[in-house]
Amino acid sequence: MKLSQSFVKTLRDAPKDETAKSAKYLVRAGYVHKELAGVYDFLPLGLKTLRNIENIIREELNRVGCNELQMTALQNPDSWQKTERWNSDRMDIWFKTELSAGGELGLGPTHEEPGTAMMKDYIKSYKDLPANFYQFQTKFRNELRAKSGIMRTREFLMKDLYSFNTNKEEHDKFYHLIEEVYKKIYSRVGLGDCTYQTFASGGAFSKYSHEFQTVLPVGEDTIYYNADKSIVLNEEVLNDEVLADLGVKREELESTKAAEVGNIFSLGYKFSKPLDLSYTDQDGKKQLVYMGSYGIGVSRVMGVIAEKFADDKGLVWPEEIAPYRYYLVAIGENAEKKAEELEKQYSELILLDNRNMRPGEKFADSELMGIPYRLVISDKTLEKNSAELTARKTGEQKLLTLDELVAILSKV
RNA sequence: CAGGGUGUGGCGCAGUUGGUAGCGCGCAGCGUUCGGGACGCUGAGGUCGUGAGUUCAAGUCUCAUCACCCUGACCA
Repeated sequence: MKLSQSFVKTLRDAPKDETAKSAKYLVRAGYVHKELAGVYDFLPLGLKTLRNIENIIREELNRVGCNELQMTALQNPDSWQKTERWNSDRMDIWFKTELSAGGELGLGPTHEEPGTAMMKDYIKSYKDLPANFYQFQTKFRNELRAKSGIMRTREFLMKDLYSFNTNKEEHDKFYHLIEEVYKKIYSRVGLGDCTYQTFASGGAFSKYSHEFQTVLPVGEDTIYYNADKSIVLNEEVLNDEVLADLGVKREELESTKAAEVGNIFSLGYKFSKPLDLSYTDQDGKKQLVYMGSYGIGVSRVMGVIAEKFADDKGLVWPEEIAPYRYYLVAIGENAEKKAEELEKQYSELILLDNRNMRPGEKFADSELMGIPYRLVISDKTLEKNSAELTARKTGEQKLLTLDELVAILSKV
C-alpha cells in the first residue's frame, strides 16, 4: 500500500476529548475517527487491524469446528419478551426504534434470544446435537457512559458464539474446548502473557462464569490472583464462599486492575426454557437444550492491545495484528525506484511512505502508527546493496542485504 | 443517572475592568531545503456550541439548552 493513496492524515496534537492513551494515538495515527461519544469509524488502517484480530479468532474457532454465520442487528421484540429482557428495567442498554408500519424494533445488544429462537427451526432431535454457531456482529448498547476510546463504546464489533448440547456433560466438554481456544487466541493477538482466565459471577443459572482479563492499569475491573496465578478471580466474586470453593485464603491473593477481553458462560436452560428450544431424545421424550455463550469484544481487544503496548512515541502493534508489517521509507531517487518495486510485489506487507515529506516526519509517523518494522532504503544503503531494518518495539537496528530482505518478505 | 469540568478557524490553545477576535500547528502559492516532525515570503479560513435575555455595545454578564470529558453508579 502506498501512503500517497490514503486520504488519512496523522495529527500532531490529540483531540482534547480523548483521554485514554490508546484513543489519542488511534485518532492521531488515523486508525479511527470519532462520530459521537462511544461511536467510532474504523479508517483503513484501523479496519485492517480489526480484521486481523477477527481473522485470528475465526481461524481458531473454525479449527475446532465452529460454524460462522451472520444474524441481524435488528431485533424482533418477541423472543426478548419471552425471556423478559425486552423490558428496559431488566435490560437498560437497549436502543429501541420503531417500524414505519407500526411496531417496535431493537438494535441487538447480544444475540442469545434470536439465536435460541432461530435454532428451534433446526434442532428437533438428539441427532441434531451438538450444534454451535458464531458471528462477528455489530452490537449496540446504550451505555450510560462511554469511555476509554474504543474500549467501551455504544456500537462495537463482537464475536459471539453459542453452543447447544443435549446435557451438561456434553456442554462442559465444549466449554473447556473453548477455554483452550480462547487462550490460543489471546496468545496469538499478543496478549498471552498478561491475560488470565478468571472466575466471575455466573448470574442466576450457574455458580460461576469465566472471564478473560488482561492486566491493564486503566482497566475497569479488579482481579485477585494467588502466587502462581493458578487462581484468578474477579473482585465481584471475592467472598468467603468463593474463597472456600477455590481453597484459597484472602491474604494469599494480590490484586491488580484489568480489562475484560472475553467471557464464557454456561447458560444451561436459561434461554432454551422460556423460548422452548428442545429436542426429542432416544426414548422419544422431549428435553430442553443445554446452552452456552462465549463472547469476545473484537474492537475492545484492539483497544486493549493499543493501550497495553503503546509507548511515548505512539502505537506498537504485535506482528500478527499490525495492519502492515513493514513501513518503508526511501531516501533518494534510486532508493525510491527500488522501494516502489518492493511495494508492488509485497503490497500486503509493506506500507510505502511515498508522500512528499522529509524523512524525519516519515520516521515519526512510522512510530506513531506502530508498524512493527521500519525499512529504510537510501543511496547510502544501496551502495551496500542493502536496507536498514528497525524494530518498532525495541529500536534495534540492522542492515539487511536486499536478497535477505526479499527472502524474509517471501516467507511471511 | 449523581457530582465535577470543558465548548473560540481543521487540530491544540490565548482572549484583561464588556468596546473592531489572536497565536501555534495544519492548509494553499512561490522559493530554498531533504536520514529525525526544516526555513523564508505571501495567502485563505472564525455567525466565539445553540437559544433567549441584560446593555449604546456581549467571546466576556444572566438564564435555559445541547454536546463532549472525568469520577462514581451501571455493565452476560
